[in-house]
Amino acid sequence: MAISFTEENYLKVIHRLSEATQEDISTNAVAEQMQTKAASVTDMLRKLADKGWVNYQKYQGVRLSPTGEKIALSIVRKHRLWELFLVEKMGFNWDEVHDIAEQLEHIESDELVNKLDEYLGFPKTDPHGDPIPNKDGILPELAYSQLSDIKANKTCKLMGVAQDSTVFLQLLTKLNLSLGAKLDIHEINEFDRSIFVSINDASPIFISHEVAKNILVKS
Amino acid sequence: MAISFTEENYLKVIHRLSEATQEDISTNAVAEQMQTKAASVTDMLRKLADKGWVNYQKYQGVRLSPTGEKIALSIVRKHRLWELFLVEKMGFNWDEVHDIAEQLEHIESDELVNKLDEYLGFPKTDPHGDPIPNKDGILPELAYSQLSDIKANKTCKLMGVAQDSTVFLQLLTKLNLSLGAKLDIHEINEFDRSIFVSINDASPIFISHEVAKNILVKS
DNA sequence: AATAATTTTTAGATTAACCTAAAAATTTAA
DNA sequence: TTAAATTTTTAGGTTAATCTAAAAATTATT
Repeated sequence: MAISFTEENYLKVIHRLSEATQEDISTNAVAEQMQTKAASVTDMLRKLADKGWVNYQKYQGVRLSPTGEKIALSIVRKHRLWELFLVEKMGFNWDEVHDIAEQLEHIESDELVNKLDEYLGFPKTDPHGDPIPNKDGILPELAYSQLSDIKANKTCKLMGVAQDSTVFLQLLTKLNLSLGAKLDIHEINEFDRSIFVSINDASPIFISHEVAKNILVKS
Repeated sequence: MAISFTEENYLKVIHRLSEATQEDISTNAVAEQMQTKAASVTDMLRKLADKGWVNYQKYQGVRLSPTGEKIALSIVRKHRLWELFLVEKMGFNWDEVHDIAEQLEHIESDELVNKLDEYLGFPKTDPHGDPIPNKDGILPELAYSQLSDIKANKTCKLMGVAQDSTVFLQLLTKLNLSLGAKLDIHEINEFDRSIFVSINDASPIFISHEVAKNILVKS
């Protein structure tokens, strides 16, 4: 069945929100992510349900159906492969590729996606450390922790980010934080949960809880 | 000013039609290329004229304005660079890339286009021998002839095609005709203007005038 | 448990891109 | 140079995706 860019974006957003919770996703949550109004979301959810891509009962929130999940994963796969292409082959920085990949993820050609995958050497993760679903939509398990969950006096390594917005990535770049960086946690402040941490053995600095939540690390 | 995919496609089609003639382009000609109805074209031409991208007076046909020409050339540039990328880097055949490039040509990022250009080594022509406009929208002059204009007993080399539809390119492939092929013209039949020609010194075969018109050669 | 606050849906419009059918303009031909 | 044929435009509708404002349902609070 034919799918529009807009429908693809809705499925992608519902997928993203579903990763963070087992609960049904609320109309308002989708509206916020889609930067649109709740009324518009209601219309679209009914349409997506008609097409069999989501399970939706009014006032009860929404979940992806198995078909919807498959579509969402194929978009995520394309997004992440293109991001890696842009960084590895085109020479972009990791904080410059999100918007371009948002466009490229809608290009429709299974053959192209698979050739791109091969060209990049069947990578497991994108430039932000996020796992790339394979041809069959299976996500490699990476199982990283959030920096905000690590205890004081531990050492860990930056493996990815939970968010790839330009502002966030540029902040990390300013802090000299990139994939693979070594992090020594000196102290966690009870007051605001900020973390006093040294990056690659430099003199320690403060990182807010907000930022730490979006940094994925391996112990 | 923001531009939609549809508007881009109209400008591209008007550009293509304008290459073949000095005359203004008729509503019907645009409709045929866009696979739509004349009434829809009239609506769109008025809109494009409002935006300053075409010069259009009703019943008088349409021409691109300088701004419209610039936009059209940037789309052509993207289309041809992506086609070359698909063939050179992704391993597609020249008859498989048109539809994917039709999608990729709408990706909006000057930086990406210029990096792609560089990655491909600032190529002058795409996989069909068509010239690629440079960053400033200037088309390298190639000045090839149509095979249908070559006289009998001459030898020439296939430098490009005037059309990149899948059916046409697959026909050429069947005839063992690809970029660089050597063509010896034995005879031109007065009756149907078909050409008796040998390809890369193989035994000569017949090529219709229709096909010969779409083959570009250098003497 | 009743009321208040919030969330979600419905109702009714809007815009872009298209359509069909009919009218108007232009071109061709008698 | 009129009439016929063709092309183009106008008029009025449709669909997808959005909006605002108001109604309905759900959730939270006293």
